[in-house]
Amino acid sequence: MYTIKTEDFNLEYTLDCGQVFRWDRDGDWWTGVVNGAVARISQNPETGDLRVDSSLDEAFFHRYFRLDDDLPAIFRQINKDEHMDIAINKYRGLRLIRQDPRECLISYMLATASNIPRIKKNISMLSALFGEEIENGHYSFPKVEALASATCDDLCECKMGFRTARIIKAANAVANGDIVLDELFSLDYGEAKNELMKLEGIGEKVADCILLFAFEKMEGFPVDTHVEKIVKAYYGNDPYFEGNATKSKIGNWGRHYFGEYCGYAQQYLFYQKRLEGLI
DNA sequence: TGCCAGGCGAAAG
DNA sequence: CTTTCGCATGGC
Repeated sequence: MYTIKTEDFNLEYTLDCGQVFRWDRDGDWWTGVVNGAVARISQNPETGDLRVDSSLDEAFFHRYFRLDDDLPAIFRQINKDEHMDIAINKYRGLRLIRQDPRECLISYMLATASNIPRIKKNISMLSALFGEEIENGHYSFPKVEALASATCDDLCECKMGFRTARIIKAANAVANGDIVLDELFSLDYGEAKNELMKLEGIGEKVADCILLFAFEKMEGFPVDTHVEKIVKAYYGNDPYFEGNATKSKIGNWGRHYFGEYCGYAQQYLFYQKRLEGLI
């Protein structure tokens, strides 16, 4: 057990906002499986200090929770209007998380046309069946090799529906080197997005999630059904849309309007919509 | 019960 | 180019 000092970090918002699917809260403590290890974390609401019980060290969580991001500087860039001002003040401390690329890829392919409780259940089942048991009842996220050698029948217990075949194909593409994920880090946003979208089951939205959450592409602006509704409600009259705010236009608008850190803006809007609906 | 879900891709207009 | 549908299943 050890302590991590933090500033401008809110554990609850960061783990609850819907970007990660393997953390659960029990009272003051969050328990999750990350990087093949179990971790338990709580936050002192007065000081912001984290208490951490895990074999993973402080450096790992510093990187995982993006404590290197200068949040006030990011806020100054994305705080373009009263909507964002309200969201970032209310949910201040929500940080993006640096996810494992392979886990993020599979998780967001699985998230298409689903909902967060169901996604969490699917991933939990997938890990129990194809991951490794770390502690009693806690399983690591499956390696792509384990998913690549599975069949649709093997995966039927996970109830992933039409997503099952796509995930097996993508796992094969990663496992046999048809796509080399680590190379995406050195590509720019547009190039990396094109590479991801070559995989069946990855369109603009899923690609943006993966790029934002796992590949350091902060200009990812995922436009799902919630963000589409928010932007139409708050910003639909912006002349940029010429009266027709399609999903693809909304993504480009978000990058243009919020700038370099639009991915942070998207996540604050998304979380606010989930908790409060349209205001 | 029926609608919709952190969508995508093929088909049709 | 834009719009419409089917997909497989469960949460609400």
